[in-house]
Amino acid sequence: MPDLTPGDKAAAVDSLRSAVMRLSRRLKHQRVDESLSPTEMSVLATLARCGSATPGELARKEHVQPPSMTRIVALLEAKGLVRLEPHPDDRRQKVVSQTEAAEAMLAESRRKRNVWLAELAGGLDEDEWAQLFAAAPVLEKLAHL
Amino acid sequence: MPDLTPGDKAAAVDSLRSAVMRLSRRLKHQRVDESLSPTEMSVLATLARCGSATPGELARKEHVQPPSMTRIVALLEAKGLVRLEPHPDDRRQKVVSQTEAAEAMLAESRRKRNVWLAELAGGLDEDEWAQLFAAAPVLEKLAHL
DNA sequence: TATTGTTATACTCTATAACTATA
DNA sequence: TATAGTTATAGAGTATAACAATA
Repeated sequence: MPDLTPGDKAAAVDSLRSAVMRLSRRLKHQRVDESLSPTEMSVLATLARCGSATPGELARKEHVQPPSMTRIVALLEAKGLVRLEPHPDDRRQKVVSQTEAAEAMLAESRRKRNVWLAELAGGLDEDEWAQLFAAAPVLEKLAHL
Repeated sequence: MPDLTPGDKAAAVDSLRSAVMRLSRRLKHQRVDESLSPTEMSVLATLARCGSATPGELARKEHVQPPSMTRIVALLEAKGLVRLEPHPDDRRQKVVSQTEAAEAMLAESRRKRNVWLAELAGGLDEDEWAQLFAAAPVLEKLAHL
Protein backbone atom coordinates (compact mmCIF):
# COMPACT_ATOMS: atom_id res chain seq x y z
CA MET A 1 0.00 0.00 0.00
CA PRO A 2 1.64 3.27 -1.12
CA ASP A 3 1.29 6.40 0.96
CA LEU A 4 -1.89 8.32 0.35
CA THR A 5 -1.55 11.64 -1.43
CA PRO A 6 -3.09 14.82 0.01
CA GLY A 7 -5.60 14.61 -2.83
CA ASP A 8 -6.59 11.09 -1.83
CA LYS A 9 -7.01 12.24 1.73
CA ALA A 10 -9.14 15.22 0.73
CA ALA A 11 -11.37 12.95 -1.34
CA ALA A 12 -11.72 10.55 1.58
CA VAL A 13 -12.70 13.38 3.92
CA ASP A 14 -15.23 14.71 1.41
CA SER A 15 -16.79 11.30 1.15
CA LEU A 16 -16.63 10.77 4.89
CA ARG A 17 -18.23 14.08 5.69
CA SER A 18 -21.16 13.47 3.37
CA ALA A 19 -21.70 9.91 4.60
CA VAL A 20 -21.47 10.87 8.28
CA MET A 21 -24.06 13.61 7.92
CA ARG A 22 -26.48 11.33 6.09
CA LEU A 23 -25.95 8.41 8.41
CA SER A 24 -26.41 10.55 11.50
CA ARG A 25 -29.74 11.74 10.12
CA ARG A 26 -30.85 8.16 9.51
CA LEU A 27 -29.65 7.04 12.92
CA LYS A 28 -31.86 9.66 14.48
CA HIS A 29 -34.86 7.95 12.91
CA GLN A 30 -33.80 4.36 13.40
CA ARG A 31 -33.05 4.90 17.05
CA VAL A 32 -33.78 1.82 19.09
CA ASP A 33 -35.55 3.65 21.90
CA GLU A 34 -38.01 6.29 20.75
CA SER A 35 -37.89 8.15 24.05
CA LEU A 36 -34.11 8.68 23.96
CA SER A 37 -32.27 11.17 21.76
CA PRO A 38 -29.00 10.14 20.10
CA THR A 39 -27.00 12.24 22.55
CA GLU A 40 -28.81 10.74 25.54
CA MET A 41 -27.93 7.28 24.20
CA SER A 42 -24.34 8.39 23.70
CA VAL A 43 -24.10 9.66 27.28
CA LEU A 44 -25.40 6.34 28.62
CA ALA A 45 -22.86 4.49 26.46
CA THR A 46 -20.11 6.73 27.80
CA LEU A 47 -21.18 6.07 31.39
CA ALA A 48 -21.26 2.34 30.66
CA ARG A 49 -17.64 2.64 29.50
CA CYS A 50 -16.31 5.04 32.11
CA GLY A 51 -18.42 4.03 35.11
CA SER A 52 -19.18 7.57 36.24
CA ALA A 53 -18.35 11.17 35.36
CA THR A 54 -19.14 14.75 36.28
CA PRO A 55 -21.48 16.80 34.05
CA GLY A 56 -18.50 18.85 32.90
CA GLU A 57 -16.56 15.77 31.88
CA LEU A 58 -19.58 14.44 30.00
CA ALA A 59 -20.03 17.78 28.21
CA ARG A 60 -16.40 17.69 27.05
CA LYS A 61 -16.61 14.04 25.96
CA GLU A 62 -19.84 14.54 24.01
CA HIS A 63 -18.72 17.90 22.58
CA VAL A 64 -21.73 19.82 23.87
CA GLN A 65 -21.80 22.92 26.08
CA PRO A 66 -22.34 22.55 29.84
CA PRO A 67 -25.94 23.89 29.81
CA SER A 68 -26.88 21.28 27.21
CA MET A 69 -25.44 18.54 29.38
CA THR A 70 -27.34 19.86 32.37
CA ARG A 71 -30.55 19.38 30.41
CA ILE A 72 -29.58 15.95 29.09
CA VAL A 73 -28.62 14.69 32.55
CA ALA A 74 -31.86 16.06 34.00
CA LEU A 75 -33.89 14.22 31.32
CA LEU A 76 -31.99 10.99 31.96
CA GLU A 77 -32.50 11.35 35.69
CA ALA A 78 -36.24 11.94 35.20
CA LYS A 79 -36.34 8.70 33.20
CA GLY A 80 -34.56 6.87 36.01
CA LEU A 81 -31.53 6.07 33.86
CA VAL A 82 -28.86 7.98 35.77
CA ARG A 83 -28.19 8.83 39.39
CA LEU A 84 -26.66 12.08 40.67
CA GLU A 85 -24.53 12.15 43.76
CA PRO A 86 -22.43 14.84 45.43
CA HIS A 87 -18.76 14.90 44.50
CA PRO A 88 -16.64 13.59 47.40
CA ASP A 89 -13.92 16.28 47.17
CA ASP A 90 -15.57 19.31 45.55
CA ARG A 91 -19.02 20.49 46.57
CA ARG A 92 -19.47 22.40 43.28
CA GLN A 93 -19.34 19.21 41.23
CA LYS A 94 -21.69 16.24 40.95
CA VAL A 95 -21.08 12.63 40.02
CA VAL A 96 -23.32 11.07 37.37
CA SER A 97 -23.61 7.29 37.14
CA GLN A 98 -25.95 4.90 35.37
CA THR A 99 -28.71 2.99 37.16
CA GLU A 100 -29.60 -0.69 36.85
CA ALA A 101 -32.49 0.40 34.62
CA ALA A 102 -29.98 1.96 32.21
CA GLU A 103 -27.97 -1.25 32.04
CA ALA A 104 -31.13 -3.24 31.26
CA MET A 105 -32.16 -0.66 28.69
CA LEU A 106 -28.77 -0.78 26.98
CA ALA A 107 -28.95 -4.57 26.83
CA GLU A 108 -32.41 -4.38 25.26
CA SER A 109 -31.16 -1.70 22.86
CA ARG A 110 -28.35 -3.96 21.76
CA ARG A 111 -30.86 -6.74 21.03
CA LYS A 112 -33.05 -4.42 18.96
CA ARG A 113 -30.04 -2.97 17.17
CA ASN A 114 -29.16 -6.43 15.95
CA VAL A 115 -32.45 -6.53 14.05
CA TRP A 116 -31.55 -3.32 12.25
CA LEU A 117 -28.03 -4.67 11.77
CA ALA A 118 -29.36 -7.80 10.06
CA GLU A 119 -31.28 -5.68 7.56
CA LEU A 120 -28.27 -3.44 6.97
CA ALA A 121 -25.90 -6.37 6.55
CA GLY A 122 -28.00 -7.62 3.66
CA GLY A 123 -26.65 -4.76 1.56
CA LEU A 124 -22.97 -5.27 2.34
CA ASP A 125 -20.68 -8.14 1.41
CA GLU A 126 -18.06 -9.64 3.72
CA ASP A 127 -15.25 -7.49 2.34
CA GLU A 128 -17.25 -4.34 2.93
CA TRP A 129 -18.02 -5.47 6.46
CA ALA A 130 -14.35 -6.14 7.06
CA GLN A 131 -13.46 -2.63 5.91
CA LEU A 132 -16.13 -1.12 8.15
CA PHE A 133 -14.94 -3.25 11.05
CA ALA A 134 -11.35 -2.10 10.55
CA ALA A 135 -12.34 1.56 10.22
CA ALA A 136 -14.64 1.74 13.24
CA PRO A 137 -11.81 2.35 15.76
CA VAL A 138 -10.32 5.00 13.48
CA LEU A 139 -13.65 6.78 13.31
CA GLU A 140 -13.88 6.61 17.09
CA LYS A 141 -10.41 8.12 17.35
CA LEU A 142 -11.34 10.82 14.85
CA ALA A 143 -14.42 11.69 16.87
CA HIS A 144 -12.23 12.12 19.94
CA LEU A 145 -9.32 14.05 18.44
CA MET B 1 -9.21 -12.58 7.05
CA PRO B 2 -11.81 -14.92 8.57
CA ASP B 3 -15.51 -14.14 8.27
CA LEU B 4 -16.82 -11.73 10.84
CA THR B 5 -19.14 -13.19 13.46
CA PRO B 6 -22.54 -11.58 14.17
CA GLY B 7 -21.02 -10.45 17.46
CA ASP B 8 -18.15 -8.71 15.66
CA LYS B 9 -20.64 -6.99 13.40
CA ALA B 10 -22.79 -5.85 16.32
CA ALA B 11 -19.72 -4.41 18.02
CA ALA B 12 -18.71 -2.62 14.82
CA VAL B 13 -22.18 -1.09 14.48
CA ASP B 14 -22.17 0.03 18.12
CA SER B 15 -18.83 1.69 17.61
CA LEU B 16 -19.88 3.15 14.27
CA ARG B 17 -23.11 4.58 15.64
CA SER B 18 -21.35 6.33 18.50
CA ALA B 19 -18.58 7.70 16.27
CA VAL B 20 -20.99 8.92 13.59
CA MET B 21 -23.10 10.82 16.09
CA ARG B 22 -20.07 12.47 17.66
CA LEU B 23 -18.44 13.27 14.36
CA SER B 24 -21.61 14.76 12.93
CA ARG B 25 -21.82 17.07 15.92
CA ARG B 26 -18.23 18.20 15.40
CA LEU B 27 -18.71 18.62 11.66
CA LYS B 28 -21.56 21.00 12.37
CA HIS B 29 -19.11 23.25 14.18
CA GLN B 30 -16.14 22.84 11.90
CA ARG B 31 -18.15 23.54 8.78
CA VAL B 32 -16.12 25.22 6.11
CA ASP B 33 -18.76 27.78 5.14
CA GLU B 34 -20.46 29.45 8.10
CA SER B 35 -23.48 30.49 6.09
CA LEU B 36 -24.35 26.96 4.92
CA SER B 37 -25.85 24.21 7.09
CA PRO B 38 -24.55 20.64 6.70
CA THR B 39 -27.70 19.60 4.85
CA GLU B 40 -27.45 22.56 2.49
CA MET B 41 -23.87 21.52 1.72
CA SER B 42 -25.03 17.96 1.21
CA VAL B 43 -27.74 19.05 -1.22
CA LEU B 44 -25.19 21.03 -3.25
CA ALA B 45 -22.88 18.00 -3.28
CA THR B 46 -25.76 15.84 -4.47
CA LEU B 47 -26.58 18.29 -7.24
CA ALA B 48 -22.91 18.38 -8.24
CA ARG B 49 -23.05 14.59 -8.59
CA CYS B 50 -26.49 14.20 -10.18
CA GLY B 51 -26.66 17.39 -12.23
CA SER B 52 -30.23 18.25 -11.32
CA ALA B 53 -33.18 16.84 -9.35
CA THR B 54 -36.71 17.66 -8.24
CA PRO B 55 -37.34 18.77 -4.64
CA GLY B 56 -39.02 15.43 -3.95
CA GLU B 57 -36.01 13.49 -5.22
CA LEU B 58 -33.69 15.61 -3.09
CA ALA B 59 -35.86 15.06 -0.01
CA ARG B 60 -35.68 11.29 -0.53
CA LYS B 61 -31.92 11.34 -1.15
CA GLU B 62 -31.19 13.49 1.90
CA HIS B 63 -33.71 11.63 4.07
CA VAL B 64 -35.63 14.73 5.05
CA GLN B 65 -39.36 15.42 4.67
CA PRO B 66 -40.62 17.42 1.65
CA PRO B 67 -41.41 20.60 3.64
CA SER B 68 -37.86 20.65 4.98
CA MET B 69 -36.47 20.39 1.45
CA THR B 70 -38.74 23.20 0.32
CA ARG B 71 -37.14 25.41 2.96
CA ILE B 72 -33.60 24.27 2.17
CA VAL B 73 -34.03 24.85 -1.56
CA ALA B 74 -35.53 28.29 -0.90
CA LEU B 75 -32.53 29.23 1.26
CA LEU B 76 -30.09 28.00 -1.39
CA GLU B 77 -31.97 29.91 -4.07
CA ALA B 78 -31.88 33.09 -1.95
CA LYS B 79 -28.10 32.64 -1.70
CA GLY B 80 -27.87 32.28 -5.47
CA LEU B 81 -26.55 28.72 -5.24
CA VAL B 82 -29.36 26.88 -7.00
CA ARG B 83 -31.75 27.63 -9.83
CA LEU B 84 -35.39 26.46 -10.03
CA GLU B 85 -37.01 25.74 -13.36
CA PRO B 86 -40.35 24.25 -14.36
CA HIS B 87 -40.40 20.52 -15.00
CA PRO B 88 -40.70 19.81 -18.73
CA ASP B 89 -43.27 17.00 -18.42
CA ASP B 90 -45.13 17.63 -15.15
CA ARG B 91 -46.25 21.08 -14.12
CA ARG B 92 -46.52 20.07 -10.45
CA GLN B 93 -42.80 19.43 -10.23
CA LYS B 94 -39.76 21.70 -10.38
CA VAL B 95 -36.19 21.07 -11.44
CA VAL B 96 -33.41 22.19 -9.10
CA SER B 97 -29.89 22.67 -10.45
CA GLN B 98 -26.73 24.32 -9.15
CA THR B 99 -25.49 27.68 -10.36
CA GLU B 100 -21.98 28.69 -11.36
CA ALA B 101 -21.70 30.36 -7.94
CA ALA B 102 -22.31 26.99 -6.28
CA GLU B 103 -19.53 25.37 -8.29
CA ALA B 104 -17.13 28.15 -7.29
CA MET B 105 -18.25 27.87 -3.67
CA LEU B 106 -17.71 24.10 -3.64
CA ALA B 107 -14.22 24.57 -5.04
CA GLU B 108 -13.42 27.14 -2.35
CA SER B 109 -14.89 24.84 0.31
CA ARG B 110 -12.63 22.05 -0.84
CA ARG B 111 -9.62 24.33 -0.44
CA LYS B 112 -10.65 25.34 3.09
CA ARG B 113 -11.43 21.76 4.03
CA ASN B 114 -7.85 20.84 3.27
CA VAL B 115 -6.73 23.11 6.08
CA TRP B 116 -8.94 21.30 8.53
CA LEU B 117 -7.80 18.03 6.99
CA ALA B 118 -4.16 18.89 7.64
CA GLU B 119 -4.91 19.44 11.34
CA LEU B 120 -6.90 16.25 11.54
CA ALA B 121 -4.23 14.22 9.73
CA GLY B 122 -1.77 15.10 12.45
CA GLY B 123 -3.61 12.75 14.77
CA LEU B 124 -3.76 9.76 12.42
CA ASP B 125 -0.94 7.61 11.10
CA GLU B 126 -0.72 6.31 7.51
CA ASP B 127 -2.32 2.96 8.40
CA GLU B 128 -5.27 4.69 9.99
CA TRP B 129 -5.65 6.92 6.96
CA ALA B 130 -5.54 3.89 4.70
CA GLN B 131 -8.33 2.25 6.70
CA LEU B 132 -10.41 5.41 6.56
CA PHE B 133 -9.76 5.69 2.83
CA ALA B 134 -10.88 2.11 2.26
CA ALA B 135 -14.00 2.49 4.41
CA ALA B 136 -15.24 5.80 3.00
CA PRO B 137 -17.03 4.20 -0.01
CA VAL B 138 -18.62 1.63 2.31
CA LEU B 139 -19.93 4.38 4.54
CA GLU B 140 -21.31 6.14 1.49
CA LYS B 141 -23.05 2.95 0.43
CA LEU B 142 -24.41 2.45 3.95
CA ALA B 143 -25.79 5.98 3.96
CA HIS B 144 -27.60 5.27 0.70
CA LEU B 145 -28.97 1.80 1.45
C1' DT C 1 -58.37 10.00 -6.37
C1' DA C 2 -53.31 10.26 -5.95
C1' DT C 3 -49.22 13.00 -6.06
C1' DT C 4 -46.00 17.23 -5.87
C1' DG C 5 -44.91 20.90 -3.56
C1' DT C 6 -46.04 24.70 -0.20
C1' DT C 7 -47.68 27.14 4.06
C1' DA C 8 -48.40 27.37 8.89
C1' DT C 9 -47.13 25.72 13.13
C1' DA C 10 -44.78 23.28 16.81
C1' DC C 11 -41.15 20.54 18.59
C1' DT C 12 -36.30 19.00 19.68
C1' DC C 13 -31.80 19.98 20.43
C1' DT C 14 -28.21 23.09 21.21
C1' DA C 15 -25.97 27.54 22.14
C1' DT C 16 -25.01 32.04 24.58
C1' DA C 17 -25.40 35.07 28.49
C1' DA C 18 -26.20 35.88 33.12
C1' DC C 19 -26.35 33.94 37.70
C1' DT C 20 -25.23 31.02 42.10
C1' DA C 21 -22.26 28.44 44.86
C1' DT C 22 -17.85 26.76 45.87
C1' DA C 23 -12.67 26.64 45.36
C1' DT D 1 -10.50 35.53 41.00
C1' DA D 2 -11.54 31.22 38.73
C1' DT D 3 -14.39 27.16 38.13
C1' DA D 4 -18.75 23.85 38.14
C1' DG D 5 -23.15 23.86 37.32
C1' DT D 6 -27.75 26.03 36.55
C1' DT D 7 -31.43 29.13 34.72
C1' DA D 8 -33.40 31.84 31.14
C1' DT D 9 -33.66 32.79 26.53
C1' DA D 10 -32.94 32.46 21.60
C1' DG D 11 -31.85 30.21 17.37
C1' DA D 12 -31.29 26.50 13.88
C1' DG D 13 -33.21 22.63 11.82
C1' DT D 14 -36.72 19.42 11.20
C1' DA D 15 -41.40 17.36 11.51
C1' DT D 16 -46.53 17.06 11.10
C1' DA D 17 -50.92 18.72 9.38
C1' DA D 18 -53.56 21.17 6.29
C1' DC D 19 -53.74 23.10 1.74
C1' DA D 20 -53.14 24.18 -3.48
C1' DA D 21 -52.27 22.73 -8.03
C1' DT D 22 -51.76 19.18 -11.27
C1' DA D 23 -51.85 14.27 -12.89
